[in-house]
Amino acid sequence: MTTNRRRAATIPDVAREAGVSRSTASRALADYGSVSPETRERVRAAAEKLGYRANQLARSMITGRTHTLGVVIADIQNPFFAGVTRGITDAAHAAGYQVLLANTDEDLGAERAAVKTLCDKHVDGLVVAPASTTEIGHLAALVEGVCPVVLLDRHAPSLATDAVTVDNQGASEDAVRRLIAAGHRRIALVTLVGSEPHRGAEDEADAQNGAGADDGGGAGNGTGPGDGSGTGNGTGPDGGSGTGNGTGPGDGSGTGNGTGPGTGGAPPGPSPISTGVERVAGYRAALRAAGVEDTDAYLRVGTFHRQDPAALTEELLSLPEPPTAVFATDSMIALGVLSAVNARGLRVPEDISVVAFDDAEWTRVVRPRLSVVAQPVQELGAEAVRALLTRIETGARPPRHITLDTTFITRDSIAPPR
Amino acid sequence: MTTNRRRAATIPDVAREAGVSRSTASRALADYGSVSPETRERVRAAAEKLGYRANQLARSMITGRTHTLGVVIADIQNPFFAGVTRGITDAAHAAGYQVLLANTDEDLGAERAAVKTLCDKHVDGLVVAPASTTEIGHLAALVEGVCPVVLLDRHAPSLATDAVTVDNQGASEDAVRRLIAAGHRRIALVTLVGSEPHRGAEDEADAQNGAGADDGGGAGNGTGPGDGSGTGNGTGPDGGSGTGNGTGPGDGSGTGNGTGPGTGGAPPGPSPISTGVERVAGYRAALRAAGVEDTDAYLRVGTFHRQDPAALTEELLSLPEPPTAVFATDSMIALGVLSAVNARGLRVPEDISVVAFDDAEWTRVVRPRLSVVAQPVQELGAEAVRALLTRIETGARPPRHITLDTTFITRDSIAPPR
DNA sequence: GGCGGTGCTGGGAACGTTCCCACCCTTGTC
DNA sequence: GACAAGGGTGGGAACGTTCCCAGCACCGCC
Repeated sequence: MTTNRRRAATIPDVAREAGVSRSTASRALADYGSVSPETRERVRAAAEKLGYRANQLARSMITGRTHTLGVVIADIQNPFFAGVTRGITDAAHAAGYQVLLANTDEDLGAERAAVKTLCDKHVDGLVVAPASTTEIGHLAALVEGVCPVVLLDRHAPSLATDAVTVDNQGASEDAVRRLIAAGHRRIALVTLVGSEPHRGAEDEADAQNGAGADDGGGAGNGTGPGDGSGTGNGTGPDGGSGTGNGTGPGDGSGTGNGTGPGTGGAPPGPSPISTGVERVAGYRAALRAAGVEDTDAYLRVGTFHRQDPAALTEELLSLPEPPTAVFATDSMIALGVLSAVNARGLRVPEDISVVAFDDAEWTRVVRPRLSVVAQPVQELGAEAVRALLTRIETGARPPRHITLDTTFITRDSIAPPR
Repeated sequence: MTTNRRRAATIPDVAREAGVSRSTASRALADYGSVSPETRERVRAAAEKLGYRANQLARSMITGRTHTLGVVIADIQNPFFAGVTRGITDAAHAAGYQVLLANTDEDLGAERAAVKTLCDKHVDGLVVAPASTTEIGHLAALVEGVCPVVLLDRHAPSLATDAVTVDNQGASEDAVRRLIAAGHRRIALVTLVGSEPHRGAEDEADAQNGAGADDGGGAGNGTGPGDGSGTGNGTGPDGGSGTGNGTGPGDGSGTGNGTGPGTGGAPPGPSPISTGVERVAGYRAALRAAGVEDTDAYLRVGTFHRQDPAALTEELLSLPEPPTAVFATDSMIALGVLSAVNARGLRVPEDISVVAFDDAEWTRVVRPRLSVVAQPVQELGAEAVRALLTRIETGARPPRHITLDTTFITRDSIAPPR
């Protein structure tokens, strides 16, 4: 009766109903310019009567603002990213923004595609957890004034934009130091890096050439499913530059032991994630400070969706001198670690101590309760949105790196080694 | 050099560069109509040279398609919804659609607002896990041809649209039957419902009137933090219709014991979620079949973000005759149940058996490993998108209700009662 | 009484794309 | 050779909004 079902009411409809021009109707509804109180009321009534709802597409065409943010993360099923995303959406909605979501699974090609698509949709800004610290051409292009970008959880120093992270190196070093304080020396670290970067800058076609590219320069010392079988043992197409203990994310601090990507001239291989790099750096620093010489003997770097943390752990546990403690760099890895530990029939913390990044809900419920490095997940997301919105509103600005505090939560999973 | 930094290249730019008209350029790029091969190539080259990217906003204005889907769920931090969302985004991206995300925390007002905003943004379709089975006016309005809606995880029979769910009642009945088979009779169920529905159809202003509206008609028998203190004991403004054992979601099957919303004439109180209603129904059916008379003695229905499942469980455990088994209706509730059980120093399954909905990753790692009702989370999301896309493309159609299978995964958390 | 400011209003243009239609030229056919 | 058919092309309109500017009435002031 009141509304014509077929077509949604538009400004001209409202204007006609109220007996004014489009311009006046628009002013009355969007509340700008000057409109007499009576007219405004008349227009509002007409809009109400017709059930008028502004077409945001058309509005965006003119204003250049979509009030939409893009979020590019690895995997929403990882509780860390779920929490971060929750923080993002809450902060965004509070500010009148909507959120477009994309998962990359730490794959650079997927990340590039997602960023492109979101930009085509004209998001006002982008929150990205970049899969690589070095391969950021697709982001650099945006930062040049096209679309504001804020980095989340990970940092890319060469990118002149805001980043919101925690002090990964410090937190990692602190956690490992606690294990050392408990008497541990053989401390393992299990972490993951993204999949191989695509060779060409934009090219996405030639990424399929053989599975041999595996992890030659990555975690070199026998991360294959069967140990000693020789697979994955530094025979990749990069010439086997990975020596016996070559590790994925090199920290560039000159220990002389890590020969993986991150130090050299961008060799093919897994792309380094800043978070991983820093956590490894903190791990090494703590070990070195404790006088441990070979800081990489128990370092295991898997490839996202290619190598199972459980398998990595299993391999660690079957070493002649297995680690007495394991540090997992996120809660999903911790799950894998625990499952391998359980499968062996080992008990935590009597037989082996376990520490993890991220205070996932379940860590409080498992027996023993897991000691963890808690990150302020929601705040991380909220802070990223805050940074993004001020950048959207104020335009260019010197890049800021915001660092939030972590908290070590002591529970029951650390004990002295046997 | 090649691209002018200031303004992004548009079709007229490309047309000029290629020496053709806008129409021809548009045809060549969007690949419709007829364009000679040479012209097409010339236009493509020009577009490439200028770095042309189509403005999807403008395109959407004309075509009426945004290639964007809206997703309205309770909480992305709930692993169930995270998995569902992952399934949704994967299926959507594969079909060339993006996904706008909104959380409601089971709050009807938030749901209405989210649906409105997403529609204003002209999403092509909406996947909604409705916070209420009955309060669906905001959805009914859309189904009338404005914007296709697919219900996810929950069902609203009065809404003529597609729904993708599992057989909640059957799965629940099956799970409880397994507990009964193990010898249990005093089986508790802990679940949550959404917050109060807002009284008026569209009104959102008067929802703040006092905290006394609590759960008078809901889970009536002493769900307050301290038991026996009398709070929450059926004294709400609805006249205390909740008798001693009044329970939230009534199943309408006439046991005569549940007096909560869902049976009567839409009284004020927590809004029933179909999932909860059905799981309660299955629970009751299994108990009844086993000859248990008072099927609601151990039924506890909390309110989302208002009552902690742990507190509910704690209260159950302090009953004179505590339950010997607990059934949690999702993994987050299970977390609360386990934490209460642990706090009491009870051992699973020796002292108490525990079963839960949702095969969260951690359920395989806790000791003992949790027996669960596994839902095909990603498939649920993917199926919803599939249904939505066919509805978008083929238009009106008789509503379909797709039911996916659950799997009961037997692990170690069920044992005979003491 | 003329003039400049001010409050309110309306018309035209713009955003960047696709759609519709008319036009031209070529080709084939009777 | 006239005509129809059809591929290829270009111009105008449309989508629904906001922005810019001009115009009008009114008022106060010199």
